[in-house]
Amino acid sequence: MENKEIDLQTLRHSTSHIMAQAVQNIYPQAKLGFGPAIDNGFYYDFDIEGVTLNEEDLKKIEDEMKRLIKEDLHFEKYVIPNVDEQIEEFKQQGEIYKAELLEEHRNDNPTLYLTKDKSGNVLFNDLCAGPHLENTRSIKAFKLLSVAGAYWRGNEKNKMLQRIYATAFLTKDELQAHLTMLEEAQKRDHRKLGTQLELFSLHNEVGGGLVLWHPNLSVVREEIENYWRTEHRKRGYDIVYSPHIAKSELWETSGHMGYYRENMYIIQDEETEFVLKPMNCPFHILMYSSTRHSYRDLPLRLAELGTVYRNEKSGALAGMTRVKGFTQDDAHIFCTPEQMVDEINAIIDFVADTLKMFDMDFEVELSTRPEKFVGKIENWDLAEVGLKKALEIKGLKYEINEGDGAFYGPKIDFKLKDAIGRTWQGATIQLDFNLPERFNLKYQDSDGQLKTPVMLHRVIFGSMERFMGVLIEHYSGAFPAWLSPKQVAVVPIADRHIDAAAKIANDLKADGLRVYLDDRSESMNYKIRDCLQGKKIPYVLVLGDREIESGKAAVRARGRGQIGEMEIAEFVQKIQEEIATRGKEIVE
RNA sequence: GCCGGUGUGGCUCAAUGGUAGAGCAACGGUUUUGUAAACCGUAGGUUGGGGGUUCGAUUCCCUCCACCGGCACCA
Repeated sequence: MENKEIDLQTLRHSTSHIMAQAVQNIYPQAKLGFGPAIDNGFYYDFDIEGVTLNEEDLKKIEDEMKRLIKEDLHFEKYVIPNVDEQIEEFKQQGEIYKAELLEEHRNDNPTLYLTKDKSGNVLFNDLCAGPHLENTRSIKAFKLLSVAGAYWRGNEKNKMLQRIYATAFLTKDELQAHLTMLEEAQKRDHRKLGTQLELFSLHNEVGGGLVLWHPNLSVVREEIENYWRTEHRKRGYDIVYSPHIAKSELWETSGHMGYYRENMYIIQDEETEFVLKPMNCPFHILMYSSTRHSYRDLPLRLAELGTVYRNEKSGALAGMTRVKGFTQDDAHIFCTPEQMVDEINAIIDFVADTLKMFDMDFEVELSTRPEKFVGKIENWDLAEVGLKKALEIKGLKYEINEGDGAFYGPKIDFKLKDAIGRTWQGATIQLDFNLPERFNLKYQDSDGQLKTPVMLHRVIFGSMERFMGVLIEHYSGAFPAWLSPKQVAVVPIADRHIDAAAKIANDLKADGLRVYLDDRSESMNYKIRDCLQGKKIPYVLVLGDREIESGKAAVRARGRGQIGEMEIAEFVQKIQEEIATRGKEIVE
C-alpha cells in the first residue's frame, strides 16, 4: 500500500514532466513554473505568451503527450555541475522562473531531470529533485482536466500563470473509477440539490453570497438549531442575543476597524457611523464586562446564533459554503487560566460528539504560536499542551501548523469535506489573549486580586450556511428522518382512497410528523417515484382498498424498497423513535 | 480582487446577424391505477441589466450584475 502510494506520486510527477514537454513542443515560447503531484493528480503552471489555453488545446496537449509516451522515453537524473552556468542557460532559454528557483536552491545540490529518447538525445529537462519513473512505458492512464489561473508562487503581486490540472493512475480502470467518482460527486453538489429539492436560492437582485432559505431547508435548520440549544443548555452555556449593528467606536476598541475594515459594511446616518457586525465577540465581551465577576462565577459561557455580514472579495463566494451574510453558532467562554484546559477539552468533546452524530468526515488542524504574538507565553504553552492533550485523549488525528496561530492565540480548526473534496473550515476553537486586554476585562480571584480572564472563541458548526451546504452534500439531499423537510408521504392509489389517506395524513400530523399527502391525479408508480427519488422523503405509505380494509399501510422506505404492511400505530411509534434518537433507520 | 468560462420559459438544455425550440415541471382533459416515470392537449421567454455596432442583435463589441472552475483572501 505504502509503495503503491509512492509510485502514484512518482507516476504523476513524471507525467507532469511529459505534459510540460508536450506544452513546450506545441508552444515553444512556454515558460515553466511549478509542476508538482498533488492529492488526486498533478498540475503544471505555464507562462505562455499570446496564448490562452482552452478545452481544445488540452486535447491537443493530451495527444502530444500520448505521442511522446509511445516514443518510449526515459528519465535521467543529472547533478548540475555549475549552478551559475545553468542559471545563465535557463535565462538564455527564457526560463526565468526556473532560473529564480535554481538561484534559491543553489546550495542544495540541485538536480535536473532529463527526458531522453532511445538514442540518448536529451529532448527536455526540468529543474527537479525527483524521483521519477525510469521510463514512460509506465504511464498508462492519465487525463488533463482543466485549466485555471494561478499566481506565480501563490503571490497575488506576481504574474498570473496558466495552470493545467490533470490526473494519472496506474491503470485505466483506476482512472475511470476516479472520473466516475468525480461525476458522482457533482450530482451531490449542494447547489444543484438546493434547486432540485427547493432548499434555498440566490438571486442577482439580492446580491452575491446572500442566501434565501426556503421552507424545506428552514425545517432542517430549525431541527439543528433545536439540537444546538438543547446541547448548549446541557453543557452549561447561556444563550444570548445581540444587535446587528453597533457604533464604529466599539469596533475601534475591538481593533477590527484597524485590521478588518475592508470586510466590514459601514452604515452612516446623519451624525453617527455604524458597522454591520462582522462578528459577535464584542457584544459578548460587553455582557461580561457589564457586571463584576468573581472567580466563582467562571467560566461564563455565552452562546448566540449570531448573524454576521462580511464583505468578501467577489471571487471568494461559493454556494452556501462561502457567503456574505451568515449565522455563526458562536460562543465565547470567559475563564481563569486554570480552567482553560478543561474548557478546551469540553469543547473538543462537544465538536466531536456533534460531528459524530452526523457521521461527518473531518480533519483537525492545530495552529501554534506565531513569531508575533500577544499574551503571556506560559498561557500559550499551557494552551498548546492542553489542546494537544485533549485531541490525543479523544483519539483525533491532527496536523500541526507550527506558527500558524492568530497573533492573539492558538487554535484548533475542524475541516469539513464537501462533495468534490474541497475542505471548509467548520468548527474552530480559538484562544484569545488579546481582546480581554483591549476591553480591560477582569475578575476577582480567590486572593482578592483583579485578574484578566482567558477568553475562548468557538463555533461547532461554523456557520449555519456552510454547515448546511456540507450537510446537503453529505446526505446527497436525502436527510435522515429527524431532519427531513417531509418525513412521510401518504400516497392514495386511486381517487376513492383520498379521503382515507387524508385522514391518516392528519393523524400523522397530529402525532407531530411532517407529512406530505400526495393527492395528485397521477399513477401510483409516478407518485412513489417522485416522493422517494424526487423529493427524497424517507418513508412512503401507500393506501389502497386492502390497506383501508385492514387498517394498515404499505410502507416503503427511500433507497430500501418495500418494507411491507404495518399497523399505522406501529409505524408511528417506530418513526418517532427514529426521529427522537436522531438515529439510523429504525422503521423496518 | 486576478485568470478563464457561463448567463435562453420554474428546472435541464438546444438554436440562429432576419425578434427562439425540446424534455421535465405547471395548467386542462382522459385514465383510477397495487409498489421507483399512464395518455392527449394548453399555456409559458423583451434570450441577466444597460449601452454600442448594424437596415435588423438573443447572436458581434463595451460595461455592470450574478454564477461556475481555479488563484489569492478567509481577520
